[in-house]
Amino acid sequence: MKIMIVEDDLTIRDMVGETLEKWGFETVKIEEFDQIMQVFLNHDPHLVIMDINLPSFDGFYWCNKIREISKVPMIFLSSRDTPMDIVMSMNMGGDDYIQKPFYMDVLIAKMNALLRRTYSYLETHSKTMEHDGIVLNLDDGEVLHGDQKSDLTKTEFLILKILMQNKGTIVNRRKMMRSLWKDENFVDENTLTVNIARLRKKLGELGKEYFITTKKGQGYIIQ
Amino acid sequence: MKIMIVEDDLTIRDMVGETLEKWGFETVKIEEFDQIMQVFLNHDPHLVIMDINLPSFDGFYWCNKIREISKVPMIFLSSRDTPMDIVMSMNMGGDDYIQKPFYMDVLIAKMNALLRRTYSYLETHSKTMEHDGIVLNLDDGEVLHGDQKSDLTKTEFLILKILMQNKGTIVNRRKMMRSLWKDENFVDENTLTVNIARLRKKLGELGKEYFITTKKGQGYIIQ
DNA sequence: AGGAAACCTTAATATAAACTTACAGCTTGA
DNA sequence: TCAAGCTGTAAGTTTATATTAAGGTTTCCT
Repeated sequence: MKIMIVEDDLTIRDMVGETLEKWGFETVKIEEFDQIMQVFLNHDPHLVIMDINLPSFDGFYWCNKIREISKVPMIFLSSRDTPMDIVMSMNMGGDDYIQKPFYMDVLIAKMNALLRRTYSYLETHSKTMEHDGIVLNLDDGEVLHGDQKSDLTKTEFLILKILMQNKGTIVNRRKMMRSLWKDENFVDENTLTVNIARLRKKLGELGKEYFITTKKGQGYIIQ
Repeated sequence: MKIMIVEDDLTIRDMVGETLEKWGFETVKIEEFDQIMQVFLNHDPHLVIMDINLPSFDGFYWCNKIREISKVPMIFLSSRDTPMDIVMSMNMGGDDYIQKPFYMDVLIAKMNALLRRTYSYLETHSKTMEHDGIVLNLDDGEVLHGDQKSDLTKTEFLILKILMQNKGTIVNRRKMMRSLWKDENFVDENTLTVNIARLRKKLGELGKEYFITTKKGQGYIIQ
């Protein structure tokens, strides 16, 4: 996700930019405030962080200019603190308003919420677990390895999920069975073995034959 | 626009409700806090205002419950004031956070911004959903594929809409039934199967026989 | 090394989830 | 008021997946 930062205070600009990059965002920082529109058009960012107090024209002005051509999500920053400033920001076409000084955690959280709302399709691609090249998609019950994929059944999926949640520690068979079937008394010991085997076979087809290790007498583990 | 208000403080509830109505919103106020889900399902509001401190379960809990079946815009209210509360609210699936006491102007402005962002399709007149060549018209319940079309019944339409809204993720049968019939206890399990079959038949006639995939034991999915 | 417990493999069988088809009660509108 | 279409129910069938069973390995301990 590409974020455009429009902020004239160098300290804040750098701090915000750095933190966002640490979080995996791509950033575009404005340094020449008369070229905001060019930069916006060239980079086509997914979200804009806009300070209100700027040299020459203010943030509202630029928001207006941008809104003429785009519905990009926009969060205003400002040290002003009257309700009128918030109301203004929203009415000018902004999506949120954060008062300075602010916590970066809050900015990130608000950005994520807004991005989720705007680009909701991205949400579905984010609920996954990963380990050593194997990606387990929690939404559609698929495992991926590189460009290969395989469908898991309900039980296989649960087993893999439990093992990945506990990666690095041994999960013993009894515990596993209790999670899978609640009353372990009524299902055969061997049922788990067979399910593990099926899961291993599918992982093997993805080239990860030894993803799950047996610890004899103790249980299974993903290392 | 219909707004659901979940707030146990009677003074605030009435004040908010009155003001919203003065602004032309339709309001639904929760009075029995164990019936939030029923009310939500029955009214299907466009936005939810959610207090965090509630009797028995808190606002985060109900947010989670609602998020299992809906992406409705949600604004949290709370008198707590640490940055962590804001971050929590966003991470739980909220869109915004307003600290009490607040100005009604601010609430209204934030609501409007969020509604504008969420329902922007209303402005652009593109009341359709599209995926993989299938276009669902939200106005008249028609599906299009290329130059072919087919009329859907109410139930078929809802099923397809729910699946398309959640494309890429498995929607389990129970959740589906809860959305379709509110009180799942009174309709047969098989009714859903039959409706899915009828919908599939129509999609099949448009040449999209395998648009909806069954994940046995898990639910249905559009990939 | 030898034996036993723990685990694996394969294939047959059972089971419950989902599908199909047919039908009857309702609505709706001509 | 009667036909047409929507909707849910029922009964019987299919099918994906879980389970059982039987015989084969591996591992580890004495």
